[in-house]
Amino acid sequence: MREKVIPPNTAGGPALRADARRNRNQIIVAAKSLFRTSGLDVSMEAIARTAGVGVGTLYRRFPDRAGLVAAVAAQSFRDVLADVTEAKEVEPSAWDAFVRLATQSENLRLTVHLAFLSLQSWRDVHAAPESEGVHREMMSALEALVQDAQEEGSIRRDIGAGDALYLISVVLGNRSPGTDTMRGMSTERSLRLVLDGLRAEPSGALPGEPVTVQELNTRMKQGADTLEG
Amino acid sequence: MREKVIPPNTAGGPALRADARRNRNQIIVAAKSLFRTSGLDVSMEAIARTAGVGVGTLYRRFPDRAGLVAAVAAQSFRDVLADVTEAKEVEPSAWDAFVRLATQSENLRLTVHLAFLSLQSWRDVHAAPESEGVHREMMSALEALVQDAQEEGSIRRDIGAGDALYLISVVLGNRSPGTDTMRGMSTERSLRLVLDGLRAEPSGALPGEPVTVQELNTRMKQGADTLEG
Amino acid sequence: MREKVIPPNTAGGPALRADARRNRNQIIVAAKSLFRTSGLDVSMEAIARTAGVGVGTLYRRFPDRAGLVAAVAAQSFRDVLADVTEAKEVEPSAWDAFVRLATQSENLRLTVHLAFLSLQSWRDVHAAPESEGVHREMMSALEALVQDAQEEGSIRRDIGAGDALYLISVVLGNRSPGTDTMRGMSTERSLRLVLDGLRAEPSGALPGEPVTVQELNTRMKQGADTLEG
Amino acid sequence: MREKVIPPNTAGGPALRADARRNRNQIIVAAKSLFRTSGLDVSMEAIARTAGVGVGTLYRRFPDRAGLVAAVAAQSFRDVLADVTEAKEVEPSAWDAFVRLATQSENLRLTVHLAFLSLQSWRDVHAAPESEGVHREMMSALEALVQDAQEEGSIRRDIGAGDALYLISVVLGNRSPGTDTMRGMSTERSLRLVLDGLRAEPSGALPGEPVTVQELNTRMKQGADTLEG
DNA sequence: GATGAATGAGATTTCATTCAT
DNA sequence: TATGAATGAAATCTCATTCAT
Repeated sequence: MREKVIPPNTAGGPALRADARRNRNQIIVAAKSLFRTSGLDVSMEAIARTAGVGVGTLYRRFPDRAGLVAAVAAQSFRDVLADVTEAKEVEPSAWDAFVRLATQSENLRLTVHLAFLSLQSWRDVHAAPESEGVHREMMSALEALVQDAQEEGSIRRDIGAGDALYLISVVLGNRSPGTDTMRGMSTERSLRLVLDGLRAEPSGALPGEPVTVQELNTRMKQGADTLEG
Repeated sequence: MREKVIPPNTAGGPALRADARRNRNQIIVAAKSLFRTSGLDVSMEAIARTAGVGVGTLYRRFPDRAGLVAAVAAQSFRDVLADVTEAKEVEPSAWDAFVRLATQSENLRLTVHLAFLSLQSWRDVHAAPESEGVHREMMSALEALVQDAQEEGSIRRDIGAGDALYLISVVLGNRSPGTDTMRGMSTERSLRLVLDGLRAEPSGALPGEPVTVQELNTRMKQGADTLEG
Repeated sequence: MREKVIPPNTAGGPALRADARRNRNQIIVAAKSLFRTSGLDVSMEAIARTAGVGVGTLYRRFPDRAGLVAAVAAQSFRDVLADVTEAKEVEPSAWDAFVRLATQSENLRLTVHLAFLSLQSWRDVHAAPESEGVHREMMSALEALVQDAQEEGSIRRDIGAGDALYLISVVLGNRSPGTDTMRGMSTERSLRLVLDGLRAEPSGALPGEPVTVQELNTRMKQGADTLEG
Repeated sequence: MREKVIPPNTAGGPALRADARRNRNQIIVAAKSLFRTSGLDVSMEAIARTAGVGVGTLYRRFPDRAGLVAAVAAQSFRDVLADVTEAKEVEPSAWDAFVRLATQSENLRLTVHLAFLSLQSWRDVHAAPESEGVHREMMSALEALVQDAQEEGSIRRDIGAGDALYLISVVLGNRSPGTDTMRGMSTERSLRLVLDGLRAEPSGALPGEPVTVQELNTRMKQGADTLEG
């Protein structure tokens, strides 16, 4: 799915010089990448290093950590918005679009962390007007998508969009030990189970094999072994 | 459900003096409480302060942070085991016992963090023989419960206990902003939806009212406001 | 050589109860042993544990760490005094007695640390009247021994007892990496070389084989490997 | 003798900025100075304070205490190497060069601590490639010097360079109470005695006056008084 | 404007010493 | 009296943020 970084000149400051804009984008890309792979608590140094700039530059572009998080979030929300649009264009039904989004949008995975799963980042997002606005937009789009699916009869009517999004979030957002290993397995299976729970009519077979507790433990161990030695 | 701290004389060291045991318990209780409310990365100072002891005391009782986490986990696992037993005694079917456990065991909420949702704590748990053992016991009991439910025909047969536990875990384990506020609402509704997804036969009505996105936001805000100021 | 712990009732306090005296002695023995094997900075806990008593008991017997060090030193000085007496009785000349003392008195090895090689312990010794006195005694005995050797013509006359003792001390006191391994080798060879330097007439052959730099490094490594891992 | 801090660009990292290099040097100088006066276990805080920087700066320049020790050691070894070279240039014989080194190189005094008299620092030195290399170089140079002296007939042939260096080390390395005060006296006299012991042919008169035990005590007291108050 | 050096508060852990049982 | 539990200051190290080059 798309991963463009759009110049955020909505905020109205003076246009950035070309190199400054390039740096800004590199930082956001680096932060997104690290947030995804290592969680939200990577150090500012690490982000700057990954972006190929100095910390000073990072702080020149973003007032503080909260500001950076907000900017990354705003970007992430925009990406999700684009993914929603794309999904609706590409898929035949609202349900299919919803499923596509839930199962295939990497952007959504990061977004749920930034918007739902961390108190700190939620605060950061809502302290910055820029991310606040696009957050609202994204939520509306998601809500509309759910409601469309309800109207076409594919999502049960006794739930709200909030229920659906919340549920999808916690499943997507989980970064438990072994998540990386499990991605193609447990998370996908879980998602399917959850989507089944959301459906008006139960679906058919699940992907993959049943996961035993033994299996679960093995994956944990693998995850933990990659922690640092 | 039960929340006793049992004198841990299983380990075989000499019996602790009365005051020491009291402190040890206070520390575990404090740690459990802070782990629940603020996550696993509260400072040792904060735990000691909450327990009403000095850091030195904390370190006398537990060799290091890992040791404390392991001890809290062992306790937590024992509590879950007790809850499983109780649920099986009290409820008429394995399914009902499973539901009771998932929806009403506060112990299970903390446990999933310690056993599933943090690489670090998973390591800590498995580095300490005491917690390792009880972890295995607990997992077996949970697996048996799921399998019983499958045999009585209430949980779909195409999933493993690992799938079920994983899914319950991520829903329970979620500590998103406002989780505390939402406890009686979103999490419970989500759990119901998830349980529905696990069922062989879809159940009936959900508890509570549909949750809108608007509602979700409001709750987030409330949650964030309790963060620290 | 002798290693008795004599009841120190010279200080004049009320006689200790039998068990108290036993404890006191055990503590001193334990401290001496640990000081020898692990250096002067072992923890009070470790000393108490080795002595088989609680820290409380240790502090009841000795006002603080300085007090303990002073007591151990006093004991150690007394032991050296006894060794001097014995050496003079047993050996045919003052020189032989001096050599015997330097090469065979374990007590002297510890003593030089307490009396010469640690600022802190020197202070501790001289802050306590008890150890001060016996320190003076010991020094006199050593000085007399050196002077006797000078008078019998075996130690050069252009040095003072201070020179001789100082030199022996630094060689004996050295606890460099690999010292334990080297004890029978380097330290003994060094002592012989030093004794040669002190003699009026050079002596004959050295014990052992010449030590190369390569050899030195190997021993260091062995020493370091026993440090903790 | 020389005491320059050479820009360590041998390691190959990007050249440090002027201020950073200045700070790096100040830190090394401060550490050397404190190591000399207070031993190897001064706190990082104290070193930073003495260098006039914050702890953070110290840790930015050196990964940890071991890294700092290794860097100081490398510097110290280089200084000794320079002193060896200088001594060989200036003095007419290998023996004279050896004596000059032993008696006049302040660098050698610190070096023996770092290379011989502390297990911990020995480890630190050998864990860092930079210090490891120069350590080897220095040892070779010292060994060669001793062997040259043996070949010219001034050092007895029944000892190895290891014996000679070890012996010199313990005498030089001694930081007993009053060492600073005694420098020009006891240590120098001791060194002469030791050097005499190493010689093929005994030398003539010793410098200074014989040191009595009384004198020794006085100096100890002076040393201890400078400990901290 | 970009860089990365410097800062210092805070986290974990140890240990001499005091105090309750 | 003996015990060992409790204390808290100090040491090492990390990281968000500021500032000199």
